[in-house]
Amino acid sequence: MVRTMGDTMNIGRAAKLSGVSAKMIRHYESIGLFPKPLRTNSGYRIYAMTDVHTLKFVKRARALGFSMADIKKLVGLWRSKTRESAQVKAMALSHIQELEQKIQELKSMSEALKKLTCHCHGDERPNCPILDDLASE
Amino acid sequence: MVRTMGDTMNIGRAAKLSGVSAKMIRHYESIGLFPKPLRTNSGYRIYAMTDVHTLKFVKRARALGFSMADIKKLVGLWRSKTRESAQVKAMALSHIQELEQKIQELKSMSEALKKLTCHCHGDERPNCPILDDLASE
DNA sequence: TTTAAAGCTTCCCATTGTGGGAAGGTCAAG
DNA sequence: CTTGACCTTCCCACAATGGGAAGCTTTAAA
Repeated sequence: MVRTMGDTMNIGRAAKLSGVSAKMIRHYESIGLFPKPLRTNSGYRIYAMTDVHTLKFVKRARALGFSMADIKKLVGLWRSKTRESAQVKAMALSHIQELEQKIQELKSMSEALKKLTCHCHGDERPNCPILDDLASE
Repeated sequence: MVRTMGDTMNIGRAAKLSGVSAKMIRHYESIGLFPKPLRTNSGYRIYAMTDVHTLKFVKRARALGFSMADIKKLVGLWRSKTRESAQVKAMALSHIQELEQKIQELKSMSEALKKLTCHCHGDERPNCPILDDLASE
């Protein structure tokens, strides 16, 4: 292996340090979210700690439910010196909206199901208000 | 076209009556959720009103967030004369659990984001607590 | 009757984000 | 030098839906 300067590492180590699987790191690279890293002579990807930081950033953004497309933009803003925090805030607010909407949808489903289940005896007999409702109208 | 008895229809009409797209009807058939229908001599699928009812059933179950796998079981239970309503109720309760869990996850995301956004000025300056948080640690 | 539009068929591809696995090259330790 | 762990690329899968192409059938109008 080619000796590289400083604290560089291969994909497995970067994965361990960042908490992002090697599979995903390659995927992020393939969709252009992550820059193509240098390679050793034998073709192994080489990463530095800055890459690990970026991967952690991505991971955190994922944990907040941001889409890949949004994360691509966020990484760009993060790196940008001339960014305006208003842009980031706008993305965050818009994402909160999406989350709230999704929550409402799921709540509606849950509420509807709760109503149905409390009317269902849930015994050995075939009669079932849940199925009746699904089949109704 | 072969004259078929009674009120039979082709896939387009079944789609319109059930509210399930023709694309999806074929898909449901391909994954075994829906029985393979009879065909005309020229290969067109033939449906009856009972199929439309089943499709509506599926559509309603989807609207409640049930997975295809669950719906397959629900349709089976619906058709079964010997079903026990307890089985249906158990599926419903389990699904409610999943929904509630998902809701909690989304709520956590939303709450976390709300906290971050209210600390972000959102102006023309680059300083941004949201990005800082994503990059932290 | 002929023709054009609308509808049907199958097959393939894309989405989102993640994982599994195969086939084959590389590196490190015994 | 072998073995095992690691890397590479490439393909497939999930769930549910939609888009579209190529080609055949039915229907409605001219």
